Amino acid sequence: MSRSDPTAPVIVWFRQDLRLKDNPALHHAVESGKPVIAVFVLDEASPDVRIFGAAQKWWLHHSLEQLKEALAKLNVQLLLLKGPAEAVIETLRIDTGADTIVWNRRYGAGEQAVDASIKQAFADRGLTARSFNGLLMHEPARVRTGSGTFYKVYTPFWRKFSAEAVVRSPLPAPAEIRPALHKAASDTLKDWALLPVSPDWSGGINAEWTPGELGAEQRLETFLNQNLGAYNEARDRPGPDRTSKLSPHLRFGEISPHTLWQACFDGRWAAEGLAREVWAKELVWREFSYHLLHNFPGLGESNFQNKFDGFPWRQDPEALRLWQTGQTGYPIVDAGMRQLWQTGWMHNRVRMIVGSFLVKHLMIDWREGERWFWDCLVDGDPASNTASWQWIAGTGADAAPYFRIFNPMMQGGRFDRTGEYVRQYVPELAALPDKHLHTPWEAPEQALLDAGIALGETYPLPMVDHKDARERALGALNSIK
DNA sequence: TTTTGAGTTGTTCGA
DNA sequence: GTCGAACAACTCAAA
Repeated sequence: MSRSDPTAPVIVWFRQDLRLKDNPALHHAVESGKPVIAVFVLDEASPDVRIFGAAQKWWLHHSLEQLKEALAKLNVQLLLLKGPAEAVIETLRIDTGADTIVWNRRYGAGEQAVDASIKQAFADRGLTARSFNGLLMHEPARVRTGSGTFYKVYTPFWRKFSAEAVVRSPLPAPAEIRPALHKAASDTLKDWALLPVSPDWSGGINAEWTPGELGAEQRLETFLNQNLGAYNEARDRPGPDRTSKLSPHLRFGEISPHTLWQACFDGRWAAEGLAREVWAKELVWREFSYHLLHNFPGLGESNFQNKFDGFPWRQDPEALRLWQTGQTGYPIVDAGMRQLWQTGWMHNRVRMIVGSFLVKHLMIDWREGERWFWDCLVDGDPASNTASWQWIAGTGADAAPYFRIFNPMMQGGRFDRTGEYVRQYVPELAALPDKHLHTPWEAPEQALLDAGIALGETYPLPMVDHKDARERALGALNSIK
C-alpha cells in the first residue's frame, strides 16, 4: 500500500489522450485533491517505441499547443519534456516531489514495457502509479472467446462487444485543477521542431484539419448534423467525403471513443438504426485492431499468418516510388496517393484500393505500404494502420480471400462514377469525359487531345497491366498454399 | 470432443 | 445490361 501525502503532487502524464473531457487519469488526479503536474514526454529513445511519422508530428505540435492553452486557462502548465520516458519521469518525480503518477494506458509492446517499468519503479519506492482506460471502450486483454483465447475474426468480436455493452458515460472536463508549485523546466514546442521546414509541405494539411479537442468536437458535431443519417450508403464514396474524419482526433485522443459511442446512439440526431450501427461498427474496428495488437505484439512487423513468411515479395524501389507519388497510371490509385500526400489523410475506400494495388498488382511487401502511410497519415495509428495493411495484404486476421484483388477501373467506376474525386486530385485528367476518366489509356485519341492529355507525358500510362498483374499475384499466392 | 456454420469492403466469366 | 456461380480451402468460434 502506498502512502499518500495530500500536499505531494500527482503527475498526470498525457500520451494518446490530449484532452480534458472524459480523461480518466486526469479526472482521477483532480478528484484526489492533490496538486497536479501535467506533462507530455516526446520519447524517441526508448527501445521499440514507435516514433511519430512526419504528418503526425505536424498534428502533435498543434494538438499540444491546444492542450497547453486549455490547461493554462486552468492555471496548469503543460510541461514538455524530451527523452527516454523512464528517465524523464524519474527526474521529474525528484524535481517536483511527486508521490503519484497517473496515465491512460497504451497498447504497443514497447510502450507497455516502458509503462510497466515506471510502474515498478514507483512501487519499489512505495509510491503510486495508476493507469486507466482512456483510449478504448474495452480492455484488449479482457474481451475473450468462450474458450479464453483472443478473437481473430471481427464479426464474433463485434457480437461479443455489443452484447457486453460496457460503454460508460463520458466524464466531464475538470472545472478547476489545483496546480502544483514546482520549478521543473520545460522545453518549448519550437525546441522540438515538429513542423516541416524547407520544404514546408503542410499547406494542404493545414487547410484540411483543426487539431485539438475543440476541433474534434466541431468535427463530430458537423458529422452528426450532416452525415450520420446517410452514413451507411454515403461513406463508401470518396468524393464528396461523408465520413466522420475523426480518425486523427481519435488517434491523438482529443476525443474519446466513449463520447463517440454515446453520440452514435443519441436520438437527438436523425439517423436510421442501420446508419448508427454501421458507424458503431467502424468504431469497434478500431477496438478490434487494438485487440489484435495487444495479443499479437508483432502486428506491425510480422505476418499474422506466418505462411506468408515465404511469400515472394518483389524488391522494386522504382515501382514503390511511382506508387508513393501517385504516378501509377491508374487514376483512382493516383488520386488516393496524392490525397494522402496533400492532406495527410485518405478516404477508407481508396485506402483499400491503393493497398491492394501495392500488395497485389506490384507485389510489394505490405510493410512498405504501412511505413509510407505511417509517415504520411495524420491518423497513423499503431493498431489500425498495421491491422488494416495486414488485412488488405491477406496476411492478417480475418484476411481477405486471396482472390480478392481490387480492380482499380471497376472500383473507380463504382465509387467515383462522376469522377469528382479523381478530378480533384488528378487535375491533369479533369477535362476527360466521365466514361474515360478511370481508363484514360482506352480513350480515343481525339478525346485525349480535346482534354489536353498526352499519355506518357502529361499523365503516365499504366505501370502494369491489370490482367497480367492479377495473374502474377494469384500465381504467387498459389505458391505459398 | 466433435460438429457446424460462417467469414467487411471483390472479380471474372458465361449465360 | 444483369445475374449467379466459381474462385479454395481453412480457420475460427460457438453449439
